[in-house]
Amino acid sequence: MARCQPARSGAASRPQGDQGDGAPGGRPLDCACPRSASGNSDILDSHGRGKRSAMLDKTYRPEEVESRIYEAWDGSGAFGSDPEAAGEAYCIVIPPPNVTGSLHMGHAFNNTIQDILIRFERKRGKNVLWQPGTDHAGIATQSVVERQLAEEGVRLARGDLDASSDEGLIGREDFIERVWTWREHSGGTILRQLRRLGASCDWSRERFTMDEGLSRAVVKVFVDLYKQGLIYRDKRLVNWDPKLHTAISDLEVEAREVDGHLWHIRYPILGEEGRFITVATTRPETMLGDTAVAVHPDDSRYADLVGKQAVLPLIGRHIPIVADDYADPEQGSGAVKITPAHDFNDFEVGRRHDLEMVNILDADACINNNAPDPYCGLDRYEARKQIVADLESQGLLEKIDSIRHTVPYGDRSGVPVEPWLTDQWFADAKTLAEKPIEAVEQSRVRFVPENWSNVFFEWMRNIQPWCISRQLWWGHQIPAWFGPDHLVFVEATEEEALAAAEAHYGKKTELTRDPDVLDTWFSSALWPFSTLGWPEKTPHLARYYPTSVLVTGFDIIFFWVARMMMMGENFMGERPFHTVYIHALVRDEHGAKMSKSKGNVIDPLDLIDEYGADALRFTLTAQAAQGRDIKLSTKRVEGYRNFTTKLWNAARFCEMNGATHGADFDPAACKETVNRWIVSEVARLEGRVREGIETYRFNETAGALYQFAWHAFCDWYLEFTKPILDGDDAAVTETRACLGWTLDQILNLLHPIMPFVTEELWGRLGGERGEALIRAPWPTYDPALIDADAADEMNWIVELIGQVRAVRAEMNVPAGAKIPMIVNGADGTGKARLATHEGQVMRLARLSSLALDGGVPAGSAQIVLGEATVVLPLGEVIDLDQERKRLEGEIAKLEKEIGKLDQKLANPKFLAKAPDEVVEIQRERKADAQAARAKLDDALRRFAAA
RNA sequence: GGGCGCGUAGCUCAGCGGGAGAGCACUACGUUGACAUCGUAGGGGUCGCUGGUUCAAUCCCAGCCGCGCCCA
Repeated sequence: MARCQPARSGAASRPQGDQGDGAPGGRPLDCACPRSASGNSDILDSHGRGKRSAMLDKTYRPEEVESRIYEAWDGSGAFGSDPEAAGEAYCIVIPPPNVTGSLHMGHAFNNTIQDILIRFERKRGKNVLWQPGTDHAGIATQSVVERQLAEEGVRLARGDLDASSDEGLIGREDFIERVWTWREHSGGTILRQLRRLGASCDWSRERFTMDEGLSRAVVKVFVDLYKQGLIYRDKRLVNWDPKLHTAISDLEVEAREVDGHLWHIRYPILGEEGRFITVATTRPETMLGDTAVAVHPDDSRYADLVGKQAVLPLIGRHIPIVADDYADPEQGSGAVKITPAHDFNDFEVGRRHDLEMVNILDADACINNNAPDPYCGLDRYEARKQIVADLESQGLLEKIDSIRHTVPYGDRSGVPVEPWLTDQWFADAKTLAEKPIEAVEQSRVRFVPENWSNVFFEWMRNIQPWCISRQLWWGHQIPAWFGPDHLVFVEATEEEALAAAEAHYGKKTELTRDPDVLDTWFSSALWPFSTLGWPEKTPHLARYYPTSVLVTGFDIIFFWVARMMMMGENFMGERPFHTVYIHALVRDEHGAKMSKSKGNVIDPLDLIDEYGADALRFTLTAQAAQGRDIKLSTKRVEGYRNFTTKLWNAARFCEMNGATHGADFDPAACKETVNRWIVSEVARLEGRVREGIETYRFNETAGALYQFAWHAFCDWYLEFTKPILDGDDAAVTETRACLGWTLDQILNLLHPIMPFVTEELWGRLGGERGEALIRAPWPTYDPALIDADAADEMNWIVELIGQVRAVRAEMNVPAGAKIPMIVNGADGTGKARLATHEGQVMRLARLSSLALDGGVPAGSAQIVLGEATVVLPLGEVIDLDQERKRLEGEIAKLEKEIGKLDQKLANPKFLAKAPDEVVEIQRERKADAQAARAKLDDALRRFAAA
């Protein structure tokens, strides 16, 4: 007896329920926080500098860090879930990859997004579960193992073959045994590869669709749906894959455009010598199964033929000529041959006219013995040639047109599929779709981006019965048993089926189990609750269902998302998730789909080896804009690798200056403007990062972090701290603490995207803190920390330094040369700012001196900055002509702007209709521009006078 | 045929009713005690085309052209 639930244990199938949980809770992540020998203050000199030149290396080497950190996380239970713990539940079920699969760029992207969400929510204090696992991929897995067996010269004893009679054959039970063995050794590679990416799944809960528990869920759903009348057995045309020898669903059929022919064939009219009706077909071989010719009821050409009979060439069968709307008078001759057993449209015509169905193909798509001898046994394409030749020789072939048309191919086998009449199991998708449609209409399930709901509706509202049986051995065998009269008994177990049979027949009756298995997607459809333990009432199920977000690509909205919604709504009485985030495809740098045949596949593991997992993750995240595919280039990955190095070196600077993790730092108590400014910027950053993740605009999150870490923090703040840290006043202590604090904030905010480098730095610079970054609470900031005055002040300083640098470059002042600077006309605020930040300005603008109100020496370049004029006496160095041109250029630019603003402000309609603040902004701009131009005019005059 | 989306700097892409942005590439300069996987400065765009709405359009609307994907 074949079994439905392989009674496996150990590696092959995990125990169900909650005993598989890791040890959630609070073991500190000791191995990720190696006590840096240099982390203590006793080896810092009086300036707070480390005595050792470098405690961190000059570059970050991911290969030395990633696996160690990952094991530490996993080992400390950081990935574990605990339904008993506090916090709002947040759950993502992984889209289960095929057990045969290996990690490709699409997986890398998909799982990076999920990991970002999970790490973010975990840090935010939610009670998180990321549920991992694989699906058994019926056809793909069976093919893999079949191929292996073929190499050993072993074939499956399917169809008429009997395993007991031939040594080269293997029976069902032995085969399934082989598949499990294969899975234990080679299956699930992809889950191991996900670890390299940093995926923080709760691995203790790994599930497989063929697990005992999940199989129990499958049986229960099948039996229940059968008893509700939502699953039924029917003889219908299905898509038959003649290579794989199984029915497949509509979704597994791929329409390909191919070059073909349209053969015009004359069918003689019975009893009217010399009269013909011409039909056109792309598949002449199917004429062997023709049982009618159809014409349009309004087609006057054929009106008199309706009701008469045609004589089917080569066969001699008399077939009726019927009137049916399906015949399109505009197409070909307007008459079509009808083959109800081999064409979906003809099937419907056949039903309407009660036509005979003649099946002329066997399971291999060879002509069967319903056809006359010369064709019997021929392959469908051989038969086509023969039939065309025979028609030609009989003068019945009118003409052949070359056309391009679509042909259905099996997406797994790559061969054309045949509509074939068989008994199969179907699910009533139309009924099952009702609640999911409603759920999306009422926004109980939300697609992001929203427009995917249209795709969902379109498909769900036009859905066809779902063929769920597959003629395979690997999968969930259908729990249906047949009596001697072919009556079916659908029960959870054989015992129950036998009991039902006994009740029905009035005596013990032998039953035969249906050999077919279920479509893999049938079990995947249960994934959001079967993995949580259903049909058992487990704590995980109670705590984490419905799950939160589903992250997936658009290509499986139909296959999987829609079907999970059907099963979730119908069995749990609730949506399986509230949000479906649909992400784009990862393409090569030219926008082509990655494919083995094109040779443009980029292996994410290669990128991780070369640049580190963080760089890959950041690249994918930075490009994860909604609604646009990712074009991936290694250049881009390299750029973000550089970003990790930059961050690493910033941390190195902090370390060298003793600016690491000060537990008692209060950002609200900062006195120094630079510090208040960076604290403001951190608070602003957190808002942008959080909002980006919350609204699934991951690219914005990545952009905000990149901009802050590299530009605000490294380019400016770090540079600003240098003169302070060189000093020995009270500002040093505050600045050192603030610097360390800011780095900590970056590590926290960046952690979801770049978990490895941030965790490593957190540990290396962490001093006494015992908590791993993965668990450290997401930082929140008092909005009062945002200090607009500090921002104004620092922006002014940045502007001043930038302007001086630009003029230096333009005047070709050697980069190393220090020059004097005089600031004329600064107001009280400006003077105060210059006094406060003198060290910073001197250093970053490379000045030899900074004086106030010192006139304009000959040979000076001049810069207008607000009310002040900055004078750079360059003496001999200056190119007078160039400086004059520069000033004139500046003035011209301002003239143009003033002109534009004048025009706007002179327009009464603008003044009347535009919002006041907009008008005000234009006025201010004009005033600023005019003031600046006046100063530049002065400068130019002085210059001319000099 | 129906639907969805995309045309913005050399490339890859953000932005989206009130002064055109980023990364990479490019040019010039640079041994600045965190970082050359770096720094500083710079060049580069009638925001696909044509109309319309509006005080104001890269952004909204319509049409067109080009490209992609899904469904039939």
